[in-house]
Amino acid sequence: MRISELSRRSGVPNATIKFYLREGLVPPGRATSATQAEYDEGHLRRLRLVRALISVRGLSVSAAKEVVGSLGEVEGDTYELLGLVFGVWPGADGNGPAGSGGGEGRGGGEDHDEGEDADVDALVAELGWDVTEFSPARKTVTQTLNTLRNLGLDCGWRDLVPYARLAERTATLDLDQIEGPDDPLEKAERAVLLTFLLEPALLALRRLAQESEAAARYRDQGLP
Amino acid sequence: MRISELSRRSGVPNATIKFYLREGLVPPGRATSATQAEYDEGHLRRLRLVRALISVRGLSVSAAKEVVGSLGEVEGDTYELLGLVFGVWPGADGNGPAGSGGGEGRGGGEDHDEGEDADVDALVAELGWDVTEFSPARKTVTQTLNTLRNLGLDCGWRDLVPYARLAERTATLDLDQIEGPDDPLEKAERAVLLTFLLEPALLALRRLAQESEAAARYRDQGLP
DNA sequence: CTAATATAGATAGTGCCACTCTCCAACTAG
DNA sequence: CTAGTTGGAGAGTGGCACTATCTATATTAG
Repeated sequence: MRISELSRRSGVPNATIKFYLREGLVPPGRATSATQAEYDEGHLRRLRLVRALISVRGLSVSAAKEVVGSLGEVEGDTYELLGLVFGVWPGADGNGPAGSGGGEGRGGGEDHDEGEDADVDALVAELGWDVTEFSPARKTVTQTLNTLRNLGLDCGWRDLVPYARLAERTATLDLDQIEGPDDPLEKAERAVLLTFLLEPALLALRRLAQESEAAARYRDQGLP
Repeated sequence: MRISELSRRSGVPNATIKFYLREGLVPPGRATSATQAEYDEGHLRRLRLVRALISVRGLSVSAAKEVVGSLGEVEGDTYELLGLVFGVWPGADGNGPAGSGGGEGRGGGEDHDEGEDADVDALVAELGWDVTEFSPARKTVTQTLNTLRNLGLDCGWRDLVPYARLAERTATLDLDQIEGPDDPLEKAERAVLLTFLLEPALLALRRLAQESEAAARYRDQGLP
């Protein structure tokens, strides 16, 4: 098919597809001549995935590129492959390096954001998790802990342990979901879908559950 | 204190504080004359919160305004108050209305994004949750489900039930954390902190857990 | 064959957003 | 008195995600 059909079937404007092609989010079509190229179902599929990552999950174009890029380099075994997928870390959003949340306390401490993962190390050790030292998710946890303390809550890594146990079970569900296909490529794509696209839904479920739990605890209870 | 001290102690540039004041993210100081105003610890606290919501959580300025705005209108009982906080829904990111993820299938279905929460209704009923019909989180779940189906996964609301059960327990932890303070205002602020700032960390924990679980299942296993 | 339409690829432009800069008329510290 | 700060307002900046235009072909309807 040509670009217009791709556009019609995906709902993505013609010009935007060209933009994604230029940015490398979608691989180029098979050129049939100087000004003609042929696209297939794979392109359509990729286009839909990119669209979902950007508009549903809210990834930036460059983050989405990294994510789908990891899909293109499937070479090793399943473990390596999933490591590649899970290792990609376009933050909780499109954020780059945001420092450590700014603001030294009244004492005037220094800002150092290198190393300093002592909290996460302890947490990981306590949980018995098997994660590399380079997972980008580490610094997200560190930063959150720092920020919360910065805002006056006295919380440490121990407070995260119960949350981490639940995350563990969530991850088990995730991995169960990708057991299905034998094809490593399909496994990888499914991992991307579940990891990234489920994120907004998981947060939404937490909100609904909070609402429900708050109703159970505090409704018809008057002022505390 | 005056604006420069606010800036020094928060690490937020002078001009940015002025911008936040203009946008209403931080309340105006107590004016002592035509060109002088006085700020207090409350302003500093608010400024740090706003900064965290924007740079750690990745909220847009307008979303952050909504969130902190809800803190200013504490009037009713604890239930109402938490409803106000939890009800604020600046999506999974700074996204506005992103349609239903674009793209009709090959059949050429129509896009309707009104109502259509049948899936979520069933899910909520199954879970026995007590949530209003107007929670913005509802359409996030609906949209995710639609998007996943659109991408070729055959998944329904039933697949979310186990995730929802875990969300339920996460919410229980959350509500436990805000039991502490008796002051409704402090409860509300804590709810904001836990709800929004913990989100990146929860997702990061899930990633780490995925990595660890993948290692346990697939490492040293060769090609599938 | 011609004419109308479509296409790939490149370049430039648009709109939004989160700041950031520049001014100016008051202040205020030394 | 003078130098430096402040609050306030408006304009300017840079990044990002597209979007529009242009050109040299290609295809296709007649």
